[in-house]
Amino acid sequence: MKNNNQVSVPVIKRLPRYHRYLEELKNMGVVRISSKELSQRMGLTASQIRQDLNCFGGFGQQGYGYNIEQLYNEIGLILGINKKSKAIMIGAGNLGHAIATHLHFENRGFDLVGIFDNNKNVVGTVVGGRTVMDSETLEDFCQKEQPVVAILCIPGEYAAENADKLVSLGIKGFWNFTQYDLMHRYEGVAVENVHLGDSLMTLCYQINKLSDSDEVTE
Amino acid sequence: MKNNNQVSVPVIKRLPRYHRYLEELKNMGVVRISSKELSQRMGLTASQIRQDLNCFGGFGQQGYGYNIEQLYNEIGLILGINKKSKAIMIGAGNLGHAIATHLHFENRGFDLVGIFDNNKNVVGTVVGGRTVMDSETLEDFCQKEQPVVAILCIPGEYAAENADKLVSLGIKGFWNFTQYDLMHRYEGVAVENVHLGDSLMTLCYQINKLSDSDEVTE
DNA sequence: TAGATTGTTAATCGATTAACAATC
DNA sequence: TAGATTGTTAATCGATTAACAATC
Repeated sequence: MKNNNQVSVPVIKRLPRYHRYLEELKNMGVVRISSKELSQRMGLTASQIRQDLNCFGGFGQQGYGYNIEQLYNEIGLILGINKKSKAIMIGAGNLGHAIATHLHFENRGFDLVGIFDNNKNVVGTVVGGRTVMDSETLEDFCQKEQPVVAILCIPGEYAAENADKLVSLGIKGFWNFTQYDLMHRYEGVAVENVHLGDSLMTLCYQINKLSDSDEVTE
Repeated sequence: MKNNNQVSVPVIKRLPRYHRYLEELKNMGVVRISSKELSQRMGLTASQIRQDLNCFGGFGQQGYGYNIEQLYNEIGLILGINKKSKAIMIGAGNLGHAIATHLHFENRGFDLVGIFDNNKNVVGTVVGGRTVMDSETLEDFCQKEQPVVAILCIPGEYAAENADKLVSLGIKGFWNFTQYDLMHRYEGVAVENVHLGDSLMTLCYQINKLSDSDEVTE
């Protein structure tokens, strides 16, 4: 790897998508691909793909293109999905339940080692093969297991207090499903927000813009 | 509204966030705010806020700032959340279940009018107050109800065929939770992807970058 | 070797930030 | 009126695209 020092956010956000496309191609048995062909499949420019990849190193070969399996593995290494950081989930409601059962954490660099809830009716139930623990045991658990990431699936109004506590317990990153914004709150703590409500409103805008332009053209 | 003709995507993506912050301020009873103060709360520049808002009109007043309730309502209008487009959900598994019960569609411009699944064990069960219908009845339902948006909560391998069918039934937008990319597939169809796997991998990268830089500084 | 395609530098495009006159 | 803050134009910054020499 050349230099992952200051790679821009747009580049990083495209890496998982490259990874997905390469996995599909790999599974189809395709061995090599040029930046041009990949760009056509993905709806990007070939130039952008080459620029992106060359932030990390020269993985291609002139006249040949890229070896799919090699590039797939390299991007996995760049993302660090082989490391398996320990993650805990806070909140085992509908959303937490879905995420715990639906996502393949182990393919994406994480190991979900604990699920916590403060609702005594939920504590003890099994979610995605893991028994939900009482939030009161969180501190002891963190001291023992040292999880790195917390997945917040709690109502927005409890996000800040929970996050503060988790940072004090050593958490270095949040996958934040609450509508509360956590970024800019801590130094040296990674925050990945999933604001589903924002996403839905963006779709709302797009839909209404579509029907507006219909009216104009009709 | 001045001109929503060609507002850039980054601006649109920030609108729901403005809306959230303004809602919070409104609920706190704050009446007015300057772009400077809002920028500090949100971690943006005042300049950006004024630029963003002036894509749609001059909602502020020199020397005073912005009236919070008015601006909140204006942004709601720009997003079109008062329109209540009909939405259907395809797939009532864990994720669909969580989204149907967890999200306030009615506050975000949508009315979830039907949930469909092809698993006979799920059909007939009640999810978020709505009875899950058999996918076989989807076509009749669409002809009668004319939903505009489909929420895809199905495995990625069925995304393309389902989406094609839904477009033929009049669907004009997708909220796509599958890992399959739907953009660039149709003309005049809005697609909002929620790639949770990509998001998790991005977090993975950030976490590993943090620990890398620890090693360097230590 | 000839053709293909990369890696990389240069040019362009677009988004963000800064500055300031207008004005409440 | 004086102070504050907008709306808007200009300057800067960063990301994307284009071009092409290097080379497999």
